[in-house]
Amino acid sequence: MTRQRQLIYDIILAAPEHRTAEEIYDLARAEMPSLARGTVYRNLGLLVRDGQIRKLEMADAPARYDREREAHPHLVCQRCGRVEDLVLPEGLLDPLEKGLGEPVTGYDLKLYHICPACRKAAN
Amino acid sequence: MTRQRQLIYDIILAAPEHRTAEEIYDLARAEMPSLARGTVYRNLGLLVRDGQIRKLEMADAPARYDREREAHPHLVCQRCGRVEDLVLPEGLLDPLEKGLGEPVTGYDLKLYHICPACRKAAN
DNA sequence: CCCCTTTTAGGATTCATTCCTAAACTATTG
DNA sequence: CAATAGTTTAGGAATGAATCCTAAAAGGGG
Repeated sequence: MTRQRQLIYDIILAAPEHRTAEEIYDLARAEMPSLARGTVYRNLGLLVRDGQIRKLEMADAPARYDREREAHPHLVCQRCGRVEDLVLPEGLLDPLEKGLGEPVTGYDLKLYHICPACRKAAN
Repeated sequence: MTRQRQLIYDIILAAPEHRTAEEIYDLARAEMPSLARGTVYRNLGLLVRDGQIRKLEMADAPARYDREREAHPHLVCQRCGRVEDLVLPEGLLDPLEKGLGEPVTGYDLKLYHICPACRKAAN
């Protein structure tokens, strides 16, 4: 685990925010100005591959990263893009998997809404 | 509705495949060789905006387009990227929305698996 | 320390998608 | 029809997230 990787990982663990690679890059550079953008992307990829963090693909926006290791749904604001974690009621997706008759290796569930802040700003 | 837009729309309606913009572009050009790539993207965007088709954001791959107007889950092969429509058991997501206590404007649910063809090819 | 492997910085490159502009259509109206 | 005003297109340039490349630096095990 290099200093660069540790730094990137620490930034993700430090807060529940679901940050983009660019945001992580900026935060990391405050500590280590020589850090290269490519290093951030590569290490994020490795952390994802090793199951230490999760990558969230966003619609028409850069991917975000989640410190939570377990699969879980997300609530996404359609206006500002903010992402919150949700708790999946136990076994919610079982009926779907059962109906399929074949194993599912993972899932991605996003619910869209307008967050309170944006709803207020729109009025 | 211009000829270009109609052609793009017809291609999407013609088959249940979930095609990428590039695939649609290639198919459309077989009929109208002068068609520009930008025209495909712009019209896909308009069709999505008007609710005639849906856009599926894929992980680490170009977006795909779905002729089905109603929100529904998808089954995605992790290896080859093939996408199938699924039928969502009535009210499956209600508990989640109820738990939230605020309106949800839409959802995106993808289940990942290895499709039979890829599973066979791997052996 | 020394050798070998891995990782990095920095920048070039890729690729999906969007943007730009002049030309080609489409309507509408007189 | 013909003039005019508003859209849409073709074609290519531009953008932006993410990946790739290469020589130099850093690990790390003995």
